[in-house]
Amino acid sequence: MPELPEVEVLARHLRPALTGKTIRAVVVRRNRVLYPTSSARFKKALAGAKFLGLQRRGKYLLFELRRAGSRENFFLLGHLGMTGRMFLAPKNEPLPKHAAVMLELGAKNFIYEDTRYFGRLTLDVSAIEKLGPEPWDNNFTPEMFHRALKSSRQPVKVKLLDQTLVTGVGNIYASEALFRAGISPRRAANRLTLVQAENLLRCVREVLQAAIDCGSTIPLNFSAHQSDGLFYYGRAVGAGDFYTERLLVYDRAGKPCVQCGAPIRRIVQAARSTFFCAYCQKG
DNA sequence: CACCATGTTCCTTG
DNA sequence: CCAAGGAACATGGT
Repeated sequence: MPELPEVEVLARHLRPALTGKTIRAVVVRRNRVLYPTSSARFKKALAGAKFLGLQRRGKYLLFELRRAGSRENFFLLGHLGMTGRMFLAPKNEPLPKHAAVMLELGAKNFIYEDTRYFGRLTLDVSAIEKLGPEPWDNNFTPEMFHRALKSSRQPVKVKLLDQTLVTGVGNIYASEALFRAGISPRRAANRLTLVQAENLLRCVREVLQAAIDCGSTIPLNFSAHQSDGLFYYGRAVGAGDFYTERLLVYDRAGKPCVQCGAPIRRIVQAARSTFFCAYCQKG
């Protein structure tokens, strides 16, 4: 479920549920998600540790913990990859098929499950250092954004997926932000004017914020056993998407543009789908 | 069987 | 050293 808004909503969900809880036992079903931490080191660090807090950085989760008797906190880094989920389940509930890690917390278990195992739950937090600014970072100005775009000849859609430019935008919201900004996804990043860069950054912020607001207000099922823990499509669990549709271009190839009625087009850039309206998105 | 899928990293190539 | 392109990772859905 992973772009910045999904991770932010998950963090808000997990934070109060985890804070203060102590890990009684650790079960690792897939070593690969711990990489580069070994299973032995992971278990040794986590068993007996208490959750103190949870922060989001880009699409990553940073769990802060402390071991009993220690005065030094340490961090656990989580990433959902393409198909990861994290949630609490009653202690007697059977583990889902693709459970990668389970932490016993008493009445409930914390479960990280991931069908494709592209995600991470690890003691190695170094990935954070490579990230660019948060979209709403006060020190991140449109001028900085414009300057960073200037250094690349890649299509702007592809550049938006670069987590060192601005962190948190993924394949879905990149298409959505460009549609709202009226900018073609094929435009070279270094050809955007300052005004266009300002506009695009504003649209990135708006699209992400709207998704966070949506995920914060509709009921969500985070559990792997439930039908839907996602909210890309802005629908409450079990409800249709008829009037709650929020994505204006993503996965809408051939359907009419909400602004001009022309069919939405799908193209492939850097081996990923891009959706856009060729009439509304030019400069 | 074919192709598609919310992400990141590693390996080439220029 | 850097930018850019593509494969790899692994599983499931249509």
